[in-house]
Amino acid sequence: MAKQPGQKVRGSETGRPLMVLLDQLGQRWTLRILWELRQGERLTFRELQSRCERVSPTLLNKRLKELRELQLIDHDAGGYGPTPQGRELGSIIQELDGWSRKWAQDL
Amino acid sequence: MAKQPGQKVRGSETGRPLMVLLDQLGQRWTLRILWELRQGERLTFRELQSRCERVSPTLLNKRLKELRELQLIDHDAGGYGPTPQGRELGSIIQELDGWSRKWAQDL
DNA sequence: TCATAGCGCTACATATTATGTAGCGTCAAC
DNA sequence: GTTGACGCTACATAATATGTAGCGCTATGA
Repeated sequence: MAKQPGQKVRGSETGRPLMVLLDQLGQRWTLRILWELRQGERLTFRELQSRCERVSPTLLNKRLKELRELQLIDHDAGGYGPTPQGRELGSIIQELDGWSRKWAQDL
Repeated sequence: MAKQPGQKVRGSETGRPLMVLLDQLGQRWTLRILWELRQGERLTFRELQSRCERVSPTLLNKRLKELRELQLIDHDAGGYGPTPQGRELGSIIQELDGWSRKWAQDL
């Protein structure tokens, strides 16, 4: 379902990992899901649904499947949580929080 | 046209800057445009079009307008380029490149 | 002067994605 | 054996993105 590094995506024929990543992050809710799971806390499907206001279960499930295929999150009895790689990516996303506060002040 | 910090977006009633940012970055081509402009190089509309394979001019223009409203890019006779804030954001996006290479190796 | 070429962009029909709501099958507790 | 919460699916509708044609402008050059 999800495009893997090496495969063609929107805007790139080469499958360059960055382009595959940007393609995935540019789809609705992907960034938000990674944000909610960034700390390693495990959340159930319904917990994720309520943290992401107005996400439809259809799409949430689609994104969760994609992120699992990309090995950024995993799923067990405790719910969904990040893989080690997902946590690293989460820490980059974390930087956006600090940046966005400064940005909002300057606007 | 673009949602500003303080305004409601998908998934957040509060207007928290991070949520506004994630909403914008989660729309097609936003991340890619910021990536192409990250170094400060100025690109014309048509140069951007050819770097972003298959982006439609309709949507490219929409995104460029939004990014200008958010003061992440600007436009002059030399073309489009990042604002100082846009460059800072670009440097965070830059980190994704290194991360994505490691990720692709491990997959 | 008046074609030619490149520019930023718009129009619009079509295709792809996302939303909202209802509810199914499973399991565990009461 | 009903109740409630779980993970999820179905499906109609709405919002977004794509692809292609081409417009109005400016600069160059014949």
